[in-house]
Amino acid sequence: MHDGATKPRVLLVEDDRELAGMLAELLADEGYETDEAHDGQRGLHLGLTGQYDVMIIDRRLPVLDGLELLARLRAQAVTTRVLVLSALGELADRVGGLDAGADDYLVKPFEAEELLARLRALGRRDMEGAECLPLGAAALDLQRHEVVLPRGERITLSGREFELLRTLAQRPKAIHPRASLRTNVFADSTGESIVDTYVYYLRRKLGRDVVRTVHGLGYQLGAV
Amino acid sequence: MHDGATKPRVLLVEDDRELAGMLAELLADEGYETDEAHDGQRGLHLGLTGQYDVMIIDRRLPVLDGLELLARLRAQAVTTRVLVLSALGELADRVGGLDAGADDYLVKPFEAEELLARLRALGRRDMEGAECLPLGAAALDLQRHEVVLPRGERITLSGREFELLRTLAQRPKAIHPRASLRTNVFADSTGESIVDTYVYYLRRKLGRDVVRTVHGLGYQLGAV
DNA sequence: ACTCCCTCTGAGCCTTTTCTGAGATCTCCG
DNA sequence: CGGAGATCTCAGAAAAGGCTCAGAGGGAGT
Repeated sequence: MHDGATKPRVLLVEDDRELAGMLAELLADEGYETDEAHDGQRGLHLGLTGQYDVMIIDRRLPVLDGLELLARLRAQAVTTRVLVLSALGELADRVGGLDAGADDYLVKPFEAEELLARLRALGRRDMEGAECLPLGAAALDLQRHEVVLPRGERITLSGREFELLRTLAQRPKAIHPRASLRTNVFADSTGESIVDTYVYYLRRKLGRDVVRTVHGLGYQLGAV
Repeated sequence: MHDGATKPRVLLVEDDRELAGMLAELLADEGYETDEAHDGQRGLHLGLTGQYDVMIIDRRLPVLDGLELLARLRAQAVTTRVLVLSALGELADRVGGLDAGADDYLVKPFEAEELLARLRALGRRDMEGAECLPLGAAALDLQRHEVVLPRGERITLSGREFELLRTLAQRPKAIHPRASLRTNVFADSTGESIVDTYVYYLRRKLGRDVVRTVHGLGYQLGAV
């Protein structure tokens, strides 16, 4: 499922191809990766075989009705969160949809912004603790103070090491003068070479290339 | 939290006492056990100290606004699902509420049936797998407060030990700061090292690897 | 009342991190 | 090439953070 490194994946099951296309485009713009299905049977197949962070299912579907699709997914122990879209907005319809296993129910016509907000609310649970800064091929896990190498190996950093590396990674192309690093990361500690020392620690843990020295000017983020 | 043997617990934060009373009655009829708060401050206190399966929070509250209350709860790592009630039904209000950390947003006036259906949808998530939480190769039996080792051997935990381990196991990938564990598990007891002590007890019973220390940040679930 | 277990506190010890400074090494430029 | 200044490397002291444990207090069951 969603692990922070890749885009969150959405399964969109909607028979109105025009609407489906618009939604797919909207979702793509928001950074989701979307798989489309235009009937219930296809939706069931993708839902059972693919890995998704959240599903959007239209209630009215050819071949296999939306609620029937939902019921079959749940019967197969698919616990992915599902948002049901429907033109049927009566109370009984909403209650029926939710009790069929939907996590949210949105009535057409709806505003794009609300759909996105509700998707965020559904997806938040899986995303939490997944924020990362890119670090060349690797990544810096901001929650755990760890560097995640391409193969998945993790190297933990101490507090100061992390602060220094994050500062560099926040503006990867900038050259950071010692003086500003000393001020921002080390609260102007009295020693002159505190920055050098921590650059040395980072290089010892992560390889010589994590930090590039720009002679006379300062340091710059390198590649792991 | 909800463990199947007792009623699901709801925190209701609503300043309109008449509405609050009606809702509490409705919830009681549906088999929920309800705590009421009539202002945000009281809601915050109950939300931080009590154990709830779901919270219903009115958006307009005296002393502490509903969204502010929600933000503070989330800041203290309270992940309980929250349904926000509001007379404000504009698109921007709905989006704002959801992005503030609500799991659902219901506009007043609403039908009781829909509120109940949405509560069921939120509550369903905690019930699922309510018998055991995975713990690496082992499992935590929520009914019996026991850890079940791969071979079937069982180790009984005391109340606090169980609460601590369950809190860690509920979000296995997250890092739990001492402060939030102290608040959520030990009701802010005065001693500084209460969390350390119980981590020590767990490690003594279950092996050093049950809980991983992340220096300077907190603890994380390990593997048994 | 007695026992047993659970809960909590706090003190002492151990580990990791942070910081300093001194010598070795490198880079730039005349 | 050679010197000045910049940078690197590293050991060890100080501080912060974490671990272990003994014992006091309290509640439940006998």
